[in-house]
Amino acid sequence: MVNFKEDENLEMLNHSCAHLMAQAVKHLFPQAKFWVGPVVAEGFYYDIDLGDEVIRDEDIPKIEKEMKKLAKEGKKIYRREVSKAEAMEMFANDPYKVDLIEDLEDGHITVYDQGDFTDLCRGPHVESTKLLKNFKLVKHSGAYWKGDANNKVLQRIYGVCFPTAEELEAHLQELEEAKERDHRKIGKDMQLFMVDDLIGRGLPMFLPKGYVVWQELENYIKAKERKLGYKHVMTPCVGTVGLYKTSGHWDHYKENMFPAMEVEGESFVLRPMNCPHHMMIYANRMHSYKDLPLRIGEIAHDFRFESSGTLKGIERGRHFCQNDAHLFVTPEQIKQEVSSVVDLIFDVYKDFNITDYRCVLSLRDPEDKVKYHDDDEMWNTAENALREVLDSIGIEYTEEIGEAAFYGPKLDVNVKPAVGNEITLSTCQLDFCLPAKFKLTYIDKDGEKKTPVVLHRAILGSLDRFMAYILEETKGNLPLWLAPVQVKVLPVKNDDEELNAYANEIADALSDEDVRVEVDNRSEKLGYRMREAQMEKVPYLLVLGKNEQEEGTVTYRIHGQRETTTVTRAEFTELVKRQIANKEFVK
RNA sequence: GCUACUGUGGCUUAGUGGUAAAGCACUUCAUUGGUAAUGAAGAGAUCGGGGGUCCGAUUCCCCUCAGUAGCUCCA
Repeated sequence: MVNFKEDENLEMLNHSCAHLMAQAVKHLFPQAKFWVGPVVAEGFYYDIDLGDEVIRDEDIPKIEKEMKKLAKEGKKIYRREVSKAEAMEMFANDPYKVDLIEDLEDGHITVYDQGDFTDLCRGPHVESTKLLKNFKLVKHSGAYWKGDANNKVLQRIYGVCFPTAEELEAHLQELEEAKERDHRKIGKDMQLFMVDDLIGRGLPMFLPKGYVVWQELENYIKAKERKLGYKHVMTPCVGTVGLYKTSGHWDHYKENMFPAMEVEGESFVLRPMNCPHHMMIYANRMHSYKDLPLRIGEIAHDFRFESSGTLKGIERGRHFCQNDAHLFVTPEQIKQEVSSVVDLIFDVYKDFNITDYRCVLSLRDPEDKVKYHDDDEMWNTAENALREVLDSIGIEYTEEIGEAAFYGPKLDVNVKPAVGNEITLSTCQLDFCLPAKFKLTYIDKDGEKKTPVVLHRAILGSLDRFMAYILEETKGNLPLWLAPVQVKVLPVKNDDEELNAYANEIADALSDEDVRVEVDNRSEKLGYRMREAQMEKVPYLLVLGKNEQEEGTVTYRIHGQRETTTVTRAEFTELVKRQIANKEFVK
């Protein structure tokens, strides 16, 4: 997928196209006032105040038409430098531009003219609107001014622009294909999960085939963790409000929690995170420095009250299962343990062939006293410690302010799903805060009580979200070890008793080796059953007829391929077992 | 939550101011087929829910629920 911000020419073209769109909108809606029109990774947008009017679907073609007309006229685009005072005068009756100009430095202000339209802009732009022919307005929506829900909703229109019609066409094609890769569509088609109004929004349910994938992920990551010395626990997904008051969630995270329930005079909440439970497990007994690091892991059910507008299949639900763990460490062990977590993340990504990700060091916003635990010294210590470790391991990352957890900074590994915004897959958080709140201690070598440091980490993030991502990356063609049905056996004829017996024998033998196998001997033609198996994305299709039965062989066909291969039963079993064990993508 | 759009049998969709159409799936019968759809018959929806306008609404209006896209990548 093209990133419009990574190509200078494309960026200039799209930025210019944003102006062209603004000009067209101004012609059709003379009352329009403009906020900002930047180039973003997916193209460009412009935020516009239309007073009481809103952009409707049917307005989009009209705006496009006006843009086409303007582009055809081919007005030259001129750059002008103006003083701050001049700029203020020019845009005096445009409060949005005034808001922008106020923050600009005198002597560095430029405006661009094209025909009857002038906009405040740093540029650069293409020399003429004539070059802006191959564009498309792709979507529109409301967007709060400055992203604050208390502000007015502006009308945002998104578009893309390319040098040639062919490139535009190819891009639009790609957008269409991305919709086909959407895990919600794949999940429905493959019968992996479902949602139902009566169950509740944001509460997906895994169907038998989807749960197979889910369980494989669970077994996979638990095995990895066991090897690294993690101990797994099981804790309830409800806790008292008092627990969350102690942890600070009640003060800093209440907005994202389901409201409390009163039972016999006590208040309980569905838990949004598992840290408090794991803290209490640590506090269950005295610890020596010799116990550390102590790694407590859990595939834990959590509930978060996500805004209805942000729900998205199994990628973001109100219930999900975190691949969570809390590592209780001494300060000296921080580096070693963070490094080990980072290694695990990339080890796992290698198994799933995940290569397109971005690391972010998420820091607090020191101005935001509501969202974050208020202790400057603690934050400085934690942020510097995490930054130092990341630098010493040598991973590349960008820093983002205001993205930290309320209790500490974190390393997030983000990926881009088929549709929509970047999501966080893995996370490793450094916490000096909660251990103190829970008064956790260990006895150090010198006999003194000390407070451990906690690393919160999730490798697969939530199993649900991870599954969503893998489905989109593979378009539902899961690697053999994850496929809900790994082998489908198709006897050529279904009323031949001997042949059926042979098919069942082979299926049973594979099943004994823990291969997930199904026999399809319905009274349908082979072509029909073959087609269905292909659409189900079953990796191996075994066709058995007289020839195979007499020779004790099987003929297989790999999903999505035409050619067939005949091998002995033993050879096939070995092949499948090897590919499952090695987590191979069948090709 | 906010803005816009959408909501028709299990799924994908057509359609209309006079109570609804098709394909797939499902059931039954026939067909026993060598690698992406065998044929026929049958059953299945009060058109998301509630209210209103109208002689009459799935179709128009209002409310509500749900789904989809987007909601700080500064001129």
